[in-house]
Amino acid sequence: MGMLTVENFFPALADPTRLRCLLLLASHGELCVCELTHALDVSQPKISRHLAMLRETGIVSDRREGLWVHYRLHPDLPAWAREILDTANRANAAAKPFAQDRRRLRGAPTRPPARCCA
Amino acid sequence: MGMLTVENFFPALADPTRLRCLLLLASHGELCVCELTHALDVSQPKISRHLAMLRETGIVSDRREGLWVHYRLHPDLPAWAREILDTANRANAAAKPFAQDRRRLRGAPTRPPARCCA
DNA sequence: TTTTTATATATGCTTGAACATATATATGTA
DNA sequence: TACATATATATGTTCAAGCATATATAAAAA
Repeated sequence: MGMLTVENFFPALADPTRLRCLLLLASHGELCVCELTHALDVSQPKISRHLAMLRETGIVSDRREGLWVHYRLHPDLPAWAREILDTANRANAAAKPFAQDRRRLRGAPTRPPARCCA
Repeated sequence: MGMLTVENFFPALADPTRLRCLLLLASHGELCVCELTHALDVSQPKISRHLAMLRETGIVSDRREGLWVHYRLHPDLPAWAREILDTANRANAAAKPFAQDRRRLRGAPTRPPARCCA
């Protein structure tokens, strides 16, 4: 996969499910699929499919830990992409779906044992 | 039209033609349809279509001056949206289609007589 | 003045492709 | 086995492109 450009990046943000995942990942560092599924309250295949797209675009990276797969923003994500996600987070943290997502994430039941390096 | 949210904004940036238009408008202030058509080297209906979408989303506003219609970023565009466009511009100013667009814009033949209040 | 003619932009309409979703199933790990 | 996640297939819907045409303004001709 080549370098990430705005022409690959913005289409990835155009889907509501992907955007909600990314804003959570931008503010929470690392989350597993089950947490995202619970936070967004959507089906597991739906989450998994969108995460696969984000992985193939180079926006997120995954890490397996036993049964769980943890996703985070890709460590090599360009600074401008991170800035855009942070700007979006600041702008819409209180808005309709995103505040709910964070609240549901807080109460996610299936979170694996806390890791030191979140 | 209601308030602009990230869920309306990012889909508007997902199309290459719209993104190229917006990045030019963000850096040049105001441009007419014929200038955008020439700068991007695409058909006039295609440009007009996408500008209409951007207008209906509240991202740009238009101003008629004789035969020409001038577009610019909407004066009430939220600060975060402007930041994102500026970030995208800084990140990709030198990249493939955008640098060409600015170069072609410089040589646009049909620009109406210079206005004082661009 | 009215009547053309040209120019700039917008908009129906149709086609085809891309995309998101749901269901079912597969993979991988314990 | 049971659990977490991934993927295949099918389906429905959105969306962009192209073409033709419509609107709007201006200039030219009568």
